[in-house]
Amino acid sequence: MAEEPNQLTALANRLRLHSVLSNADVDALVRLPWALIARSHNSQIVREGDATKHCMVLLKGFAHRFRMTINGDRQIMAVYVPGDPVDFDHLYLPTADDSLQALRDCVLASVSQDALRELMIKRPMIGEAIVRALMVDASIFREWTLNVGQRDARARIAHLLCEITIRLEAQRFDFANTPIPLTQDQIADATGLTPVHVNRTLKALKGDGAIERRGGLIVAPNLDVLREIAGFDPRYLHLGSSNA
Amino acid sequence: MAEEPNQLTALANRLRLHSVLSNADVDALVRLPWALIARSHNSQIVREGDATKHCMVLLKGFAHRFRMTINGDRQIMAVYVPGDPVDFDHLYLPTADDSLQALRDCVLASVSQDALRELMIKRPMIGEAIVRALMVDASIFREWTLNVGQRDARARIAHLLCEITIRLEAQRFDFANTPIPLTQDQIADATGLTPVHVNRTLKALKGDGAIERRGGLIVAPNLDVLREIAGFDPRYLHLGSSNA
DNA sequence: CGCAAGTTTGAATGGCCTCAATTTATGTGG
DNA sequence: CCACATAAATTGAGGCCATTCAAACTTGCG
Repeated sequence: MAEEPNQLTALANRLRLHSVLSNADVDALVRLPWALIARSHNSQIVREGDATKHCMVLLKGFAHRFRMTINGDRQIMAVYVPGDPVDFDHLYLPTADDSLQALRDCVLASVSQDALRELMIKRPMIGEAIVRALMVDASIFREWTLNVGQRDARARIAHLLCEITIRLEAQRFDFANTPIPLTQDQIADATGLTPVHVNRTLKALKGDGAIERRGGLIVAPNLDVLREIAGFDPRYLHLGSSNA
Repeated sequence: MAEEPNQLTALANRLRLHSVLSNADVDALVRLPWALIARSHNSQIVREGDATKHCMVLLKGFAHRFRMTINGDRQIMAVYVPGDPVDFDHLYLPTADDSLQALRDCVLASVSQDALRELMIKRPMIGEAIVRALMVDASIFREWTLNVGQRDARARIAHLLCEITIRLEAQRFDFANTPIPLTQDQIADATGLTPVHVNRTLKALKGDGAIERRGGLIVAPNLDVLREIAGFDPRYLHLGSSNA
């Protein structure tokens, strides 16, 4: 690999968090035709109801997935970090049931579904790795339901921050210095709380030494405190072993 | 089909809610070796942490999927009705991250994962149908997060009842006369409310004519009222068209 | 008939929300 | 580099939805 590292390497590494891929598989994956897409802060990536012909991999920046009630209340369903496939479920559901939006300026790789499906057939291990990644996502969705349904504001916010930090760490980000890419409004919409209460709870968490503020952003350098407050059990992330 | 209808026909019909399967596909599917499993009211079907070698299809009765916090609070993640594949995600995640329990006396068909994987390779349309069903499940998980996070108790309970009723209807149950298979405690754990408040909210819903009580059980014969209260938008169920 | 499970009701408390206003970043153009 | 506009964060006061605690009632069943 003396040449310029391919952008899709990020996806390969992400898949390898949960699956074993041969070097040949990875080579085939990164040779897929892809297009770079830039999206600025807050712009839409996918809109609910869209018929999608492409799948996106987040390369830089952060994005989130959300859905709204008839009353206009927004629930954030997922926060994506670089390397994450953000809408590969559209391989199976041609109509988007959620919207995707950039949390920060983003760069994404867009891959045609046809090319992807062809590769998944030709290289079944890649197909399985992609579906496995989607199953891990589903486990995370369920944990969010538990989080919002059963934990109080303190533990709920701590759990969210904990998850994001651990996922960043898993993808080799320096979590102690990577700020959480969420505003307090967004934390509110991800946890089912109001921004006002999020603000007060964050203040309390800072008082406990669970988080710090650097230039208006939240960082979580001492994960252990946060873990304790959240009652965090990482099993749902399935990070322990490949093929689980 | 003059012979005794195979039990796995229920699974085939369920898959056909979202996917197009040829008769040859269905024939191959129902010829899978399977074993009948009976589980009585409240007994465990799968325990979190289990390494699973089989997948289950619910044939009769009702079951639910749940997870617990460290404090022992339970969140119900899904309610399953006859025909539903209840743990096919274990095809991709060898360790169960949730527990499954019978809501009522249940009959399930157990299929070995090896046999299932073999069939999915031999008949790709079946493989795709199974993964598509899992993706619809994931969409439902996300809707539950929205439900618990954004709706008040009234709409939240109405939404839960609405979903179960519509899913029963989709699988040709007589929803107007099929009682909701949940106790008030279970509704509480599915919605993130307390049993006491569920009881009071149900009383209010009955007052609105949204639900009725027959022999201690809840039935929802007039779905429209429930839909209105829930702000129910069925798109997330992907029932409109096959292959979506 | 008596236990067990589930339902129902009351009273009091509290966690989180609502409304409203102020302060602090962030960014832009002159 | 400052003035201004905009987005985000912060703080206060009051109120309500849902909770907690406790007890009584109903129903199904061995």
